Amino acid sequence: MEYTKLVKGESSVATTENKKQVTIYDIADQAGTSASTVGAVLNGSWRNRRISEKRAKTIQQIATEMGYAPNMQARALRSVRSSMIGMIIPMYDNRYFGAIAERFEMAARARGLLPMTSCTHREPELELATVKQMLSYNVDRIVCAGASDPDTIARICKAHGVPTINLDLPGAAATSIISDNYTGAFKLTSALIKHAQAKGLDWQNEFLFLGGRPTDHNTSERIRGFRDAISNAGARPLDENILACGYAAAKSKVAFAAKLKDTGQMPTAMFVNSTISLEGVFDWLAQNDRAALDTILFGSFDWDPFAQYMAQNLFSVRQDVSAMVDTMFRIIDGEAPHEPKIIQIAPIVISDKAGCDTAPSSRI
Amino acid sequence: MEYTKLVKGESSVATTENKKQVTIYDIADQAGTSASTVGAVLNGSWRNRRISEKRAKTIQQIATEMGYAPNMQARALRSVRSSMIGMIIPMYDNRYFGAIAERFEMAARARGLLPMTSCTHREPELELATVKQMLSYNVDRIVCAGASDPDTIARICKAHGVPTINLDLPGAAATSIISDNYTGAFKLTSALIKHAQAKGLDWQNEFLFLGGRPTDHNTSERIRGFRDAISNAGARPLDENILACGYAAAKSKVAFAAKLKDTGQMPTAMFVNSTISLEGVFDWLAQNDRAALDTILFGSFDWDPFAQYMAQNLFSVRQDVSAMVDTMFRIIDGEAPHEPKIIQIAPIVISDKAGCDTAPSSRI
DNA sequence: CTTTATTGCACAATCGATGGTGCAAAGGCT
DNA sequence: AGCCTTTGCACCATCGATTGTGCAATAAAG
Repeated sequence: MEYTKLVKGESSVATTENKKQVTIYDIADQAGTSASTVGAVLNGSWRNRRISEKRAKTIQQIATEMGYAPNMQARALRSVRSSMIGMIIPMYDNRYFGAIAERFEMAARARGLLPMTSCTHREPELELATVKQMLSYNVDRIVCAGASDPDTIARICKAHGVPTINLDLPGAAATSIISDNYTGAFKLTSALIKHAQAKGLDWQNEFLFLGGRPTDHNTSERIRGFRDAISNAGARPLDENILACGYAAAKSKVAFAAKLKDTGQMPTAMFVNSTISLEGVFDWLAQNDRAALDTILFGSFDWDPFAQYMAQNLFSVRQDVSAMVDTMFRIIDGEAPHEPKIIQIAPIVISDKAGCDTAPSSRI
Repeated sequence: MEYTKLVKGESSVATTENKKQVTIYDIADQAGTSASTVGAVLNGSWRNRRISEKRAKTIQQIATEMGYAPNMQARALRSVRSSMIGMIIPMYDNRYFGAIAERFEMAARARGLLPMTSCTHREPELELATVKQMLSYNVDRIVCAGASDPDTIARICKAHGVPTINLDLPGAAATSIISDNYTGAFKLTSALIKHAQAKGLDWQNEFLFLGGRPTDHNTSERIRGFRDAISNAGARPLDENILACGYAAAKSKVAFAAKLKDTGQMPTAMFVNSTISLEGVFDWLAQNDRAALDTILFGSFDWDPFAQYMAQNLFSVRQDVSAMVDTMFRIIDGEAPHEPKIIQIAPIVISDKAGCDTAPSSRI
């Protein structure tokens, strides 16, 4: 083994462990070549640079022996690409967003990207601050999942030359992959109505819609589907039964309680817009009227295993997270076109217990 | 405005937006000073470097006008510190880990650190690969939450000069912050026994422990607490009733079904080790014996709002995530000593419905 | 056996921020 | 006024990888 040009970091005996970090210069020293050759070999561009196969092999072996790992900071600084992909997401307090985060991370890793997810609590300022922070790390791309103001984010990212893509909630400034909220809501509502009719219940006047933000696209589409399904069943949707009070359990609990106080009777059926809002309803009922837990017909837009198992009178819409994330990455990969701007993925309506079969997580 | 020394990137008119990125050189051009002065001002070290207050003010203002944000890659490359903190965590499919991730991110951001969380599915190889990836980005520290093999990770990180800290599951090679699993399990089991006794049920022979990995510290401690509580109540804990079959819902479902087939009768009470395992049990019961959902006495180590609201016969242990994460960061901040190696945080036992008051998420 | 083309690689600039060092100007002191 | 100290800042090397360029050595062509 030759020891030529020991210019940098004389550490010719890299202990694999404990040395500060093996660099291409260390390897170059060992291999008796230049750092640029080593760099080219180790980042895969060596064929373009006409490095001989033999030398490449040697260098790769030395790199392995020395336990080389590229310094991504240096790479990112020079090449501007960081191999990091960021995602902002509202919360991890429900299965839907949890599944999004998990699948996002897996898909990112499968592509050699370092996923950086961060929950931003549906607060626009926090979303923006987080995005800016990610930008200063030169993330290659940012995914806005359920973002309050995706267009402002898209604009800022574009100014930095960083592409964005929206998930769950759409924006006008970037491609968006969302659920087909209208159809999902329509089907869910129709299933509830059908069930109520089969049971001979009077559903027309006491059918609530609860939860969500009236300003967000998903909620407004779900309300539209809800109303249309009611109309379609020959009834008239009532404005006063639509309570888009925000998502938080505390808020839906208050709104639900107020509505009950107002009307003086339990609803026949309820379309609850998110499992978080459903939490508020169940909380109130568990404390005040447990019997109603078994009599009210629930429809939940979003799925939760416990809610599903426990309530026999609960229908759910389960958004197809796998399809959403896969579709998104196909676009990111460039395999699918960026048009149309909004891609809707059909969610799964679980309106009988057969749906439970798909429920349990299969992880350890 | 003076235009002196327009050496680099002649972009004297930075449009705040759309320019590739404002650097200290751009600001230096505008301010007519050197880049090192700008750098010192903007990273706060300017007093040590004897930059005049007046010049600092000027530079700060120009920086604000130009929308400067430091290139963290460059900073990290030079200073080795990246201001990133990584965390690996098993999954986002339950409230416990979701809460950990969320609070971790908040606490990290509050300290100006960029949180990078990544779920690694309880797979040691994936944990290791993820950690190595984080290391190549020079993260300042790594948190191992619920890691299968925290000691190997700690060793590798130490070799890179990166400190680690364990959360949820302890290791020997780094400080660990975990729940007091033994006491939690003891109390939960005792509460179940007391309840069974009050109801005059025969609990001694048909009291199951289900879920978890027998090899992990938490599970073994919970089993110990479970056994001691039974002994303490004057009975004999039965080995054949302890089914540490893994956490996954699918696994607990199978184990539960097999046990039923074996004994031919429903258990009186069950200690279920994680909400994920509880899912498997509920899944089986929902399909095969709904009535048992209301008769079996459940104890769940970990809390889930829906499980809590729906089952009147469910006691839970809710781990004190806030305290755990806060304690961890106090150690990271250096405010608390790194000793003792294992810090146990008391979890909260919810054995009556009063506990529900704390349940709903208060977010939007 | 030249001449041209190709192969195989080394050199050096560069990305943006940090921090050691040096030096002129201003201020203090006798 | 002359000397010393302090102030205020500029210069430059550096972190590790990427990439344009140049130049020997070898191969191919005539």
